[in-house]
Formats: sequence, structure tokens, C-alpha cells
Amino acid sequence: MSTAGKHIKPTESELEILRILWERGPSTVREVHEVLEKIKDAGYTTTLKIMQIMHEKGLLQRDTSSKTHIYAAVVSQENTQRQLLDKMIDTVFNGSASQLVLQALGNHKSSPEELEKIKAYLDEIEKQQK
Amino acid sequence: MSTAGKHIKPTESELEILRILWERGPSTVREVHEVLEKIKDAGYTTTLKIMQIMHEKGLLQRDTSSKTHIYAAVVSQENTQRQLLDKMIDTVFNGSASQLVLQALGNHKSSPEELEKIKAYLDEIEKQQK
DNA sequence: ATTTGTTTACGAAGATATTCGTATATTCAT
DNA sequence: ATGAATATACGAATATCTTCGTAAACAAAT
Repeated sequence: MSTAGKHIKPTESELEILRILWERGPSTVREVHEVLEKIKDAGYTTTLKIMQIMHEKGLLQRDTSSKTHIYAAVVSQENTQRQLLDKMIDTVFNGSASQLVLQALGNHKSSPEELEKIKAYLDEIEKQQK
Repeated sequence: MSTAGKHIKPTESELEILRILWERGPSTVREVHEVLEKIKDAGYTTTLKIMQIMHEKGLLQRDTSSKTHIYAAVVSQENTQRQLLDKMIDTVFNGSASQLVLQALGNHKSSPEELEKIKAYLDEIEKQQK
């Protein structure tokens, strides 16, 4: 099964670490922890432990060739986003993606450029459906 | 603090029950359980327990005037949707609502009517921004 | 009134997530 | 080589969620 097909369910803590790894690319525990500390207070071994567990679960891969291991996300940000979004649409928005879209647009200021991008995308979808 | 301001975090099981209560309105444990059974196998006392806990947490209110208690959601569906969506935008989509919107539109077939509705809504937003 | 069925209350077991102390191993500077 | 700093490994405590068995309260039927 490819990465795209995996159905993953990172916990809150795991998601925080994934975000850092997506942002930074492959990193050591220390590097991840230093970023994490800024938004959360946790001990170093806590971060280490979670990353080890994530590795066991297959969420992270690690390079142990040097003493200081280097971890990297196995799952892509996009796939994770899609999975979590799909689940939210299903369980929170009764399966209606457009209901979610309307909520999202209503409660967040989007720039005119972003709105245009969305409209252009809608046009594209409509064309394809014809 | 009003209902709108509460920051709630229902668990998976709690969300399932909330959905049923939003759909049905105030209901007994038995009524909720019978719906729940269709999508999940769980014992009656399990459903009861979760609803009792939800009541303790303030997620549900209950009417104990008759022997068979009647439970109702304290939080509205819309507020819950907004809260969970906000959190997802923040933690999964790096704060970009439009990024989420594009994902949602891309991965779900929406009907032409729904797409039109979204476009109309976008037009409205743009007008307001002028 | 006794039985039968339904409901709530209580408590505890099992599962998972989170946290961290401590031990062990490794590296590096002296 | 010895000591200081840093890394990993391990295990356990704590918290939360989920599940359900059992008991007690209550209601309805016979």
C-alpha cells in the first residue's frame, strides 16, 4: 500500500511534531524539541518518546546511521490534510463538503486573491463536469 | 459565557451522540442508543455512561423530572462545527482557510447547485470587502 | 405482592495517550 | 583515560476514553 492509501490518525501531540517535520524537513529530536518548546512546555524525553512511538507506528522514518538519529515524516502533509478533512466532513458536516466550505469561508477573512483562486477553481470543476 | 463562546472538545463517541441529538432533538438514552446501534455495536450501559459523562462535562443537559431522563445537546451543531473547523484550519492547514477550501472542493464531488451556491457566496463576500 | 422488564448509578477493567525519571551508551574535550 | 555533555532506551506513573458487569430503583403486568 502506498503512502497515499494509508489511513492514519495522528494524535494531537503527534500532529504537532508532524507539522514541525513538514516545515523543517528531516530533523533530530533536539531540533524538533526546540521548536516544540516554544509553543508547549514538555521535557526533552517526552518529545523523544513520542517520536519513537511515531516511528513504531510508521508515521516517521529514521536514519540511525549516526548516533544522533534523524527523523522524517513518512506521511505527506497533503495526504494527512485530505484524510483528516475527509473525516471531518463525514463526522461533523454530515458528508457535505460544501457545507464545510461555506462555514470556512464565512468565518475567516480570506484575501481577494485567495477568493479569486477559489472561484477560478470552481470554474474549472464545473467545466470538467460538463 | 454564552454557548457560542464555550470551547468544547467532544471525543469521537461524544460527537456521534451529539449528531444524533442534533438530528432528533431531546431524546432518551434508549432512543439515542437505538440509532447508535445501527452504526456501531455497543451496549446500552455504554451509551448511558457516555451520555452521563457528557452531562457532567456540560455538553448535554437533562430533564430528570420523569424517571426516564431526557437529554438534549447544550452546544449547537453550528457552533461545534465552527469550533472544530477553526481548530483544524489552525492545526492542520497552517491557518489558511482557503487552503482547506481548495482541498475540500478538490476531493469531493459537489453538485452543480452546491458549486453555484458557493460561488454566489464568494461574490457576496467580495462585495462586502469593497 | 411477586415477577418481569426498564432505567439509572456505580465502579472497575482495558485501551490509548502523555509525561518523565533513570539507566545506559556515545561523543568530545581535556 | 577520565569527566562532562548529549543521545537513546526503558519502564512506569498519570490521565483520558471506552466499555461493560452488577446492583439498586422504579414501573408495569400478572
